[in-house]
Amino acid sequence: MSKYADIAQNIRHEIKSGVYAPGTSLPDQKSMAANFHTSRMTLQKALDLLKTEGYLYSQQGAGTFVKYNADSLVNMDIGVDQYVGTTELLGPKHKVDSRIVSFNLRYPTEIEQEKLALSATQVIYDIVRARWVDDEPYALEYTKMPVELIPNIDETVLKQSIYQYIENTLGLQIGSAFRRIEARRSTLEDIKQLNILPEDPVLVVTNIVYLADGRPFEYSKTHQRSDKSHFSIFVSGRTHEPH
Amino acid sequence: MSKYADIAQNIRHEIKSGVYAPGTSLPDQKSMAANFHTSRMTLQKALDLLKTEGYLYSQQGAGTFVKYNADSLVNMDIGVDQYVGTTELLGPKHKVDSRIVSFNLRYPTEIEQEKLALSATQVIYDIVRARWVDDEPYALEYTKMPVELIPNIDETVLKQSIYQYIENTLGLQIGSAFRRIEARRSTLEDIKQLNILPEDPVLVVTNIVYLADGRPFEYSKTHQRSDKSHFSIFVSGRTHEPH
DNA sequence: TAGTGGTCTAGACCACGAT
DNA sequence: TCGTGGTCTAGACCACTAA
Repeated sequence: MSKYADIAQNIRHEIKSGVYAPGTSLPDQKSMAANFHTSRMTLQKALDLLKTEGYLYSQQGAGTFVKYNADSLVNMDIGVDQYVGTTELLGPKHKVDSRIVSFNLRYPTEIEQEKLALSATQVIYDIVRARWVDDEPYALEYTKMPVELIPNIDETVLKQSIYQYIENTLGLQIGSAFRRIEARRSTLEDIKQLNILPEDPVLVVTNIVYLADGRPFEYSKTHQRSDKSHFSIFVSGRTHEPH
Repeated sequence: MSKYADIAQNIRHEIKSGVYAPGTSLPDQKSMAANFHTSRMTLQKALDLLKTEGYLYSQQGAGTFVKYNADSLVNMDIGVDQYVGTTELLGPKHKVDSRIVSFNLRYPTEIEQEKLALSATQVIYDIVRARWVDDEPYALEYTKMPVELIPNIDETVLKQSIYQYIENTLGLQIGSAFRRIEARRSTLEDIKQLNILPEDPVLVVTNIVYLADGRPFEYSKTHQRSDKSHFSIFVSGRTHEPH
């Protein structure tokens, strides 16, 4: 743990435990740095962290303040790690399993070539899985991945988590993700697999997921039951007051 | 413009114009700092910016690399400023107007008290507006705001942008926002106001928007036509390889 | 072992807000 | 004018990767 992360942890704790109440200002950087036995530069890096996390904001010339909604952040289950697969998102409290609807190898369509940065003859997996949570259908996943980048996928892997296979077995690092979320009427396949009524809509999430070095490895569409799923995001604004 | 932002701008341009191709590594920090006539610390701050923006990633001991998807970032219209109101999001190319469906003052319900951090007797605005874009209905907005924080709202303001009124007239700074996105069957009011069919779903977006100091000032639900709207987000992963 | 990025320091100067 | 936070510097040391 680096020193500034340590200091940030400390201040975070002080905010949560009420030492610094929302809306009040922190001591000035110079004396805080002295308290933590560090330079002002290091302290500032710690404060920067807390600003991007949404706990603090500062105003040049006036001071550094605790945001009024700092304590409500504690109750939010959102992080940068939102890209993790369904398995990890739901946690160990629930029983999650995947039923493979179909699993094929084929050449990519033009759209798939574009999204996955492939040529016309680089083979992809075309996977359709129904995700069940606590013995109820939850989502229908249409996943496309390049074979070259993610080799040796078989039914055993599909029944577990593909993400864990990529990180642990292949040793690749998952990076950022691009997502598009929309509401759609359910298709016949949705009605059948998700056990819903024709008038129930689905939440369609289109994902393009990249490795840490930026190579795309997954292009997927997930049809989620609208009564069982939603998306939450926290959009953090500017950390400084604009001048 | 601070020096490190300047340098970042420079590097960003070099990536976009192909000087540094995706997947290749940048020169080492020491020589880059020399090229830009600056210290390594300042250069590092510039690189940090580009990392959080998703252009670069670095690996301790190995180098700093351009992400493979760096160039596709150029085509994405997503920024931190996603919280801005509908008016600003659509830009000046489109004709946007609001039709006031109802406008009342009342005491908040328990949920509204919680979301807006109010007591039971602090009056709120209860505003229902239909948003039209290019003479077609686009969304139905149910907005609640505390009168105390955002005073003097009248029909003139409602016809324009509430956000512009808050930032320009009241001089308050808008900060972060919390959003929940889900798919729902359309209500009778949706069908009437949005001119859709009963089987068309709507995308329901629940917003809690905070000022820069963290005080919540808006709790709203927006019912958007599913054929005209979607949500895009870019989830950036770790900027360093984990050790 | 050489070279890379990550962290930390002590001090300087600037921009801004409050007074 | 004073005190605040923001930026910048030059140099030190550490952690890690690759050879």
